[in-house]
Amino acid sequence: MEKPNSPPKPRSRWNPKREQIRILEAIYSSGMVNPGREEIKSIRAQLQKFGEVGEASVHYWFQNRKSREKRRHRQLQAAQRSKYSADTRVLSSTSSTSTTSTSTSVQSKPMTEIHNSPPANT
Amino acid sequence: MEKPNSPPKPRSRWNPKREQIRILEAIYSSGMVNPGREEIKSIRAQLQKFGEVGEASVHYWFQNRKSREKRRHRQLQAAQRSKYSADTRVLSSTSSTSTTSTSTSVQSKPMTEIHNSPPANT
DNA sequence: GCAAATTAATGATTTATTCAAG
DNA sequence: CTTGAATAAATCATTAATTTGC
Repeated sequence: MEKPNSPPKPRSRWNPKREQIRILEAIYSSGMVNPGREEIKSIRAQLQKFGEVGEASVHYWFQNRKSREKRRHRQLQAAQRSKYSADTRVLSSTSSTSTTSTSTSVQSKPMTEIHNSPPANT
Repeated sequence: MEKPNSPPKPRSRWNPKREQIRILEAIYSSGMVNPGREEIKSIRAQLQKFGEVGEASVHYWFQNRKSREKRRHRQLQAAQRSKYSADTRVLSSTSSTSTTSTSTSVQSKPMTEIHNSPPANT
C-alpha cells in the first residue's frame, strides 16, 4: 500500500533544518564568520539538538556563507535595479542624521501605494 | 427583484477567474516569477479582459505563488528526510575524527583548510 | 437535496532580513 | 553604523470546498 519504490536515498549531504540555519545565521551575524576548530565543535554541539551534523559541514557552511555573501556583493543588484517590484512597507525611522544626501538621490519610486482596486466580485 | 439592499459585503478580496489563473500560471511557469511594476501593469491589462483586478493583487499573487511553492518543497523534503533518518548514535567518546557516520561524505580530509582558531578573536 | 458547520485554499498584511549607499 | 529599497517568510482573514444532519 505504500510506495515500494523507496529510493535508496543515502544521505550524501547534510540537509540543515530551519532551526539549525537560524542558529548558524545568528552566530554568523554576531561576528563569528570564521570559527576555529574549537568553536566549530561547540557550534556543532548546539546544532546536534536538531539533527545530525558533522564538524566539516559546519565548517563548510561558514565557508559558503561568506563566499556567497561576497559573490552577491560583487554581482550587485543589477537585476533588482532593472526589475522593480511592488509594495513596500516604509520603515523609515526618524533619523536625525543630517541627511545631506540631497545629491544623488536615486529615487526609484516603487509602487508604494498601489492599494488597490475594486474587486468586482462575480 | 433587484437588490435594493446592497449586502454589506466587505469585498475583502479578489476572486480570480479561471481564465485569469490560467494566464497567471502561464506567465509564472514561463519564468517570470517576480514581475516588476511595468510588467505587472501589462499583466493586469491582460487579466482585466476577464474581470476586475488591481495591480496589487497581481503582485500578491506572484508573491504568494513563489512563497508557497517553496514551502511545499520544504515540507516534502522534510518528510522525505524523516523517513530515512535514523542515524548512527555517535557515542564515540574520545574525540574523534572518525566520522564514520553516514552524514557528511567528507572522509579523508575533512577540514583541511580550517584555519586554526584565531586566538581570542574579539 | 439543502444549508449549517467544519476544513482547506489562498488573497492580503505585517514583519524580518538582505544588500548597498551614505 | 545608519538608512533606503525591495523581498521573502510568517501571519491574518475570507472565501471555496467538503462534510454532516435533517
